[in-house]
Amino acid sequence: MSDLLERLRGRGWRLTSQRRVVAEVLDGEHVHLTADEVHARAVERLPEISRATVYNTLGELVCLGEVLEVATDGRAKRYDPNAHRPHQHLVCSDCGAIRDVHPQGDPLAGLPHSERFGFTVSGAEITYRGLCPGCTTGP
Amino acid sequence: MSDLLERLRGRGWRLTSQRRVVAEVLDGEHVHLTADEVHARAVERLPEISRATVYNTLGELVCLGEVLEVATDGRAKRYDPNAHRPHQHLVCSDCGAIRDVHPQGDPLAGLPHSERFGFTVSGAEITYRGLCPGCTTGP
DNA sequence: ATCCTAACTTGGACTTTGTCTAAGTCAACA
DNA sequence: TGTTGACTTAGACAAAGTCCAAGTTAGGAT
Repeated sequence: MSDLLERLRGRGWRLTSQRRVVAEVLDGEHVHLTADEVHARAVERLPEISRATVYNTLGELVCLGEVLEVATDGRAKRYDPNAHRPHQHLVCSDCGAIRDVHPQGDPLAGLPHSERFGFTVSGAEITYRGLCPGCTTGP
Repeated sequence: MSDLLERLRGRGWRLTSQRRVVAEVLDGEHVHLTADEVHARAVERLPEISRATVYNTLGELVCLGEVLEVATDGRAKRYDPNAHRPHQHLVCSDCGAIRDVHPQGDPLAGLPHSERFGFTVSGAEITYRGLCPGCTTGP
């Protein structure tokens, strides 16, 4: 993702240490962190970084399409750095763990015109739910 | 949904005026209300009902499978009284309006075994996104 | 009909998640 | 190496939801 910083500079971004650190944190993690988790990891590298800056930077990355915002429950949003390869999510109903998955076929194919009610449908998000291997055998 | 109250009594619920009012509000609305919207409508019929009771009752209805909790964005959860007929949601990216839709086929069919990572997958929620007729022509 | 009691409700304090603002700082260009 | 507007900061604020101790009540027992 180090070319992420290049792409951002190409779009006129000022390349601050704070933005660099947020990008590094997202790059290093293959799980989907909440904003507070991103902040906690960012603070380890840049102790004075503020929550507001982390929120701002994440919001900007989402607007630019570099990061996906995932809201699988009513809790904190999670940020998914793997925005360039289309994928869906598999969530453990018990512990909340999230995996990226790649289903076959076009998810829009299942929605006939008669079920679109005049909407211009542009995409679909699928959240598969189940129990992860660790939660299958017991509570 | 008046038999909802019967079902609940069959499960040992105390039938209070507050619970009755919350059930009536959900019954009367075919849109998906937030907890605060449910509270606002409940107050019209029972002015002293508290927010805590509305949250409690909605949570209990969700646990019993009588109502679905829908979290389409990072904002407030919405409550869907149409829990007994399986369906998915079509959300307007602009104004947030939600419609129930009924896609064809089994949503789990698109997820091959190799993409399940040992999870016991039990269901899938699909959120179709697009612009509703009112938002298609401009903001 | 009345009593009793566990279950329910209440208001308010509290938590979590996120947004906003005014003042200070600094990256990048000239 | 100056300048300047974009960026960052701390903290106040807001929205959504949870928790708790104290008060109330539905519904079975009497």
